[in-house]
Amino acid sequence: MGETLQAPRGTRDLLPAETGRWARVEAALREVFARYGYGELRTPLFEHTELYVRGIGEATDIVGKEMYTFADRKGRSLTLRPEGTAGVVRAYAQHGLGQGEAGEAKLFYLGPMFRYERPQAGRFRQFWQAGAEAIGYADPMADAESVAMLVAALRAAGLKDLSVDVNSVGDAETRAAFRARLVSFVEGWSGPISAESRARCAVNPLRILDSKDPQDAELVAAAPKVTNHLGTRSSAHLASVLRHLDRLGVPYEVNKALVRGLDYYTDTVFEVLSADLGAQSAVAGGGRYDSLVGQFQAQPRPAVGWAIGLDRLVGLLEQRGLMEGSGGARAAVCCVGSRAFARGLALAEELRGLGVRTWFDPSGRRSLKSQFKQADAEGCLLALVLGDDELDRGEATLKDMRKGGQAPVALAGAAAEAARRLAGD
RNA sequence: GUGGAUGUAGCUCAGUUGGUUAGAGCACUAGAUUGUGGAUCUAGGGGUCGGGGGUUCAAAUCCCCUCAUCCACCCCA
Repeated sequence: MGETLQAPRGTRDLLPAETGRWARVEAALREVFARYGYGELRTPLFEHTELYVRGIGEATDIVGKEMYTFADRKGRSLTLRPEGTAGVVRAYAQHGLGQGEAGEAKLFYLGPMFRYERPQAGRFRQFWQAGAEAIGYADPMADAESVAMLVAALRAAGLKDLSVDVNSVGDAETRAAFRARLVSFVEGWSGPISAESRARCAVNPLRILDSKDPQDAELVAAAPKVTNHLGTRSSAHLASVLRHLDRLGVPYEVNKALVRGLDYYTDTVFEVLSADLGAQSAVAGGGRYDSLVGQFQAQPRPAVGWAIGLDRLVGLLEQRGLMEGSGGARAAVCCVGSRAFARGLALAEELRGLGVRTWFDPSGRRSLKSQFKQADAEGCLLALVLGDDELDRGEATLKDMRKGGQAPVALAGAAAEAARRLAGD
């Protein structure tokens, strides 16, 4: 404490007790991505600032006040990635990843993102996301498949009860028209309105719709909803997505108040929420973004994707007791005396060579009693005991940590015998 | 960026209106059991009381500043 250095604000160390759980969640997600035919893309942790300004939108909070932006030694403006989609789209365009006429590609990523926000429950400055992007797919089936994969991924990770909130924010034209309609409605509004919402009216009016300020409750209730003003194409698209979701048995609810904070979304948007997460209730979110790819290459491509907040997902699983602890060592080598410790080190190594998770105390200082205590805490099923007596007879004592019995075994074959016994269980 | 709460041992926390060597439980080490764990008992190690400044004969305790954590606003995964 005191003078000892701490991790920077909003960052955290994931300790050995938790990393095992994270690894299992990540493995489950990777398995689902593979099942749906998505390939992993690893993009840089930082990109040219311009990528995010153009891609996410200048008016968004992320770009406006949450980015870690810095100049490198040559004065270029770089930014730690605040989200994954923009980088994926950039890499897609740069490497011509699209297949065939439609430029199809299914890509996933998993890694840390960075946003300069005030830390809070479920909110960190460095946080982890796993995301999937299907580029080159315009059909509503792609939206449905993407949502189905999200549900499969969350279930594979261990989340049991979940439902997806779905909505449509319309295509570019509907959005522009609706934006104008909403702005004029708000300008003509004579009831109560929060200062924030008044300010948002000029920069990002859609966000007024999901204001949580009680002052805005009346306004939000009375305001027009995008969903009710969709163009023919957009409403047909939404209806088709919902039909496919019904057929797939994906649990969802239409939420007309759902509006996402990134500018690039068009038509379908969706979120998975959990009341158990406190104020930061979104576990995952995503949607369609048909006009983003065209900003980075001549050929525009439709796309759908989402991202899961891993910190929140893991937190939820831990909270609900849905995660098992990771397995510790299975065998221990316990020694008495310096000669025995030296031989024990080699014996432990031999066991590890046979693939056995082995606990050994290389300090050589602890009492036998303490060594057994540790071995027990590690969950060892058996222990090999070495002392001067055993060494002189060319033996080791093989002890069953569960039943308590023990018997001598030839030192030369002790590791193999222990491995055989463990495999037999 | 705004508001509220909180910082005492590795962890969870006591510490009465300021009073002398700052405590408990868990964990750790050792002993009881001269080489045998998961129970018990005993002993021990471990703290510049987040940091800095101030008030006072005296500060973990009161005041100011600062850093950090938690919660909410905001934002989003």
